[in-house]
Amino acid sequence: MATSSRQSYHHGDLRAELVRVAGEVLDQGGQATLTLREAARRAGVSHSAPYRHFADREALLAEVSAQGFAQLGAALRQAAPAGGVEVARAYLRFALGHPRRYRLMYADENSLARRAGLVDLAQVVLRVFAESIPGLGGAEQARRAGTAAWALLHGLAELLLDGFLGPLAADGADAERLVREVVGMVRFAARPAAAA
Amino acid sequence: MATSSRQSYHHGDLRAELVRVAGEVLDQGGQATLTLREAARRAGVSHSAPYRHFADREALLAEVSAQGFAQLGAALRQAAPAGGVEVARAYLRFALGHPRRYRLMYADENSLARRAGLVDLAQVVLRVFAESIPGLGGAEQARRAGTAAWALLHGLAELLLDGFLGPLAADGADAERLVREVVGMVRFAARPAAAA
DNA sequence: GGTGATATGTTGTCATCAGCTACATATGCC
DNA sequence: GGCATATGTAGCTGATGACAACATATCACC
Repeated sequence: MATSSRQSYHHGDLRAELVRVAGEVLDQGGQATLTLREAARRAGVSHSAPYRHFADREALLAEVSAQGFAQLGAALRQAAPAGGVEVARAYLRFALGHPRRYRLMYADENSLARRAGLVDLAQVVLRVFAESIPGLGGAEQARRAGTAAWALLHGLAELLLDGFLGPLAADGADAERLVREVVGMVRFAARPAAAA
Repeated sequence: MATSSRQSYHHGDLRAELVRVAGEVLDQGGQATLTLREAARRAGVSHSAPYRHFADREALLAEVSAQGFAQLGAALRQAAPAGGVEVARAYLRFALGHPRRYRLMYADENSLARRAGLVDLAQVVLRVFAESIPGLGGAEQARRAGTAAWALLHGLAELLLDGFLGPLAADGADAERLVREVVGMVRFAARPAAAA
């Protein structure tokens, strides 16, 4: 909030401030409302100042995405010691708790340059999942099962956020129950077979 | 192609033509490039003509989404007699074959009005999945397992399209193999338990 | 303490877009 | 033939992304 009471010509740390307010705008209005000019307004600087720190709008979105993946990864790692079920709950808690940020992270508007960093960050997610599924053979099996778990939870999160699983399920206890039921139907088996 | 050689003042079926060219634009350049003006240009009419048929840009996107779900539903129903594995393959073939359209269908920019119709159309997908998983108890179990299958495939499709599962996997035989391996690790069991 | 290079922020500008309003033209019904 | 309605057109407004020229602060160096 030092934004409007800024005394000096220079902001101090405009880059960080832009990322911060970008997160605010995103959470409030969605990706479409996150414009560089709006971020500049909220930061209390001119409409063109953000270009000193971000090449274009995509670059700012990329930074917000990256921070999102970092937060998600941290949340999962924190939940990991408590077991796979807790990791799954932490994943969905993040997705349902920060819906717009979560959508942005997986949005395909990702330019190639933007993706490079994101893919690396996302590997943390995969690794935590792979390590959370016990009783599998080798590392390759674990990686496959981790991928399946990641896909299942990501798909569930998106379907919930889209309202495809019922209007009430997008937030709250309904979602919690639904997720428990659905995830409870799934097993991971090392021996490949013709399941669907 | 009757667009430029149009003789009469009135277009004839501008609405259908707009939806058609919108699909073209979408497949070529992604959702961001799909503007009403661009659709109008391609249809050979003035930039404001589309407003006679669509309230705004969202309405056009909604129509394209709806057609996408209809196509997907039809593809799944066609594959259903061949069993669950074929349904899964058909699902992923659609997603990887029409990536931008697929992303649009699940994009959360969906306004509430837009969603209503989409949710109904998407129920077809869920139903086909639920019916494709044999050996489960009641209808409720089937619905849960169908939801899990839908989420798994949707998540896989998105992760593939995003390039999170490897740069080569987004299209072609690599994806096919990866999907077979990952899906092969998953079982559906009627008795709920602590899986993750 | 002075001086200049560099980073950072500002003002001004342009092209493009969504959406709106007033107007023109075609079509069908009487 | 004449009129009501559906449909297409031209022009406008406000907002945005992106860029260029300019202004100011900060810091290194002497």
